[in-house]
Amino acid sequence: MVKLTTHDRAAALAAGLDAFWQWGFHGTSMKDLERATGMHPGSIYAAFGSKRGFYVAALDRYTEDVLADLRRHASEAASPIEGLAGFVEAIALDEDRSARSCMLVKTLLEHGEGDETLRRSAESGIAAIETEIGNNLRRAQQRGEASASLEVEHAARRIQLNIMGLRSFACRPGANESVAVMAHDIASEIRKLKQVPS
Amino acid sequence: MVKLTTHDRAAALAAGLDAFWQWGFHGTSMKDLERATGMHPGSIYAAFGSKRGFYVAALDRYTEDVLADLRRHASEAASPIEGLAGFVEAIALDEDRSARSCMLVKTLLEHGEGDETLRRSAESGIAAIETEIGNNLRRAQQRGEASASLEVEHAARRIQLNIMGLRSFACRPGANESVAVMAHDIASEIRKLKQVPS
DNA sequence: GGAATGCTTGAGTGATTGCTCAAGATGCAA
DNA sequence: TTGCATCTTGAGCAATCACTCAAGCATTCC
Repeated sequence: MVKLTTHDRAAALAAGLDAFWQWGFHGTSMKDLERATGMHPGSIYAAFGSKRGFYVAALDRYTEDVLADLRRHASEAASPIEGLAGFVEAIALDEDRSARSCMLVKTLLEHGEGDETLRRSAESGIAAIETEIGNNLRRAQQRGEASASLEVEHAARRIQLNIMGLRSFACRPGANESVAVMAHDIASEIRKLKQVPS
Repeated sequence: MVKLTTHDRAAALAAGLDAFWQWGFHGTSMKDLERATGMHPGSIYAAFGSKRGFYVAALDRYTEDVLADLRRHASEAASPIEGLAGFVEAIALDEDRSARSCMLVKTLLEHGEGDETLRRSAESGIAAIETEIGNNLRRAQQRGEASASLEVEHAARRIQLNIMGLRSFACRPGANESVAVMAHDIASEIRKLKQVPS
């Protein structure tokens, strides 16, 4: 690992992530990555060790982006549950990314069997997001927004499953309109958690 | 295209599907396919034209398998909606396939941008399954099992999104227990369609 | 200015990719 | 058995793969 001086590491990661996101791990060649980052092979290997190392670094960056997005929605919304609902609704609005799957799911599916390193990397990202969703639900319980009897982990998993499905669904060619409808559906299901059972 | 005499075409497709399912399109080499099918490169090309042609044929076979499974559940269950619910619950029970994603979603995500042929092939399979789910819901309406005011296409899309999410979720390492819980959740949501609103 | 240090460069590595096709094996009709 | 047509075989094709490393370059010290 070498500190990038001439080439900005963050920009390289963003460009690499974009390439991997489009074509997948095996579908993206080093040539593609050179074109995408403007770096030469030697520099890429100096900075990231290997193609796989580059992928893992890009995937970690993706996870951090998603977590930051989630936290931003939580802090800007009127309440924790509104934050979650808004996060889901925003998926359909982001034009750049709405037609793209979740990068973590993409990784998990591409390496169904086989590459243990990449699978573990994806799984830890998914777990981190699930934890963050759970944190929001617990905060909702503390505020009295959600029922104290809500099974937080179960509900968080269910929300994540919906998001996974939504983002996969969004990859279907020409699905734009119905993605918005589905996103709204899922968001209103999340809002139902507000109602405290007697 | 050549009729396979010595090598059984159906067996070759099953073996090829299995290989592609494990390693994806780009991750599976012709060498892998030779090993998996026991065929020599010339025979594979005589039968399927190209690696991509092989993949498309295997994917079509997969779609037909899923549709047949769906119809079998529908015909064996007590009612159309029970058929759908049973189909979802069975996903968690099938030990061979429960840890594998939906092959159609896998295709869609691997070729997010780029290979138009494969994307279209996946999309048509997904559309066929969605139609079949819709047919079941319409049959439920005819029997009076579901409300006549149910928006069939919308509900079918929602169910498919849940299935996509469930099968992706199932790829997470060590998710077996919670997959069963999630499957049960989704099935009981489907059963709620039985209640006819006043 | 000269030496030392460390980043950048890209031609080149052997291995592997998807794919071809001439030669051999096989089955069938006469 | 012979002749013909078809199918099977696998060595080998050019292209591309992930990756390396010696040489060139810029910067920084004295």
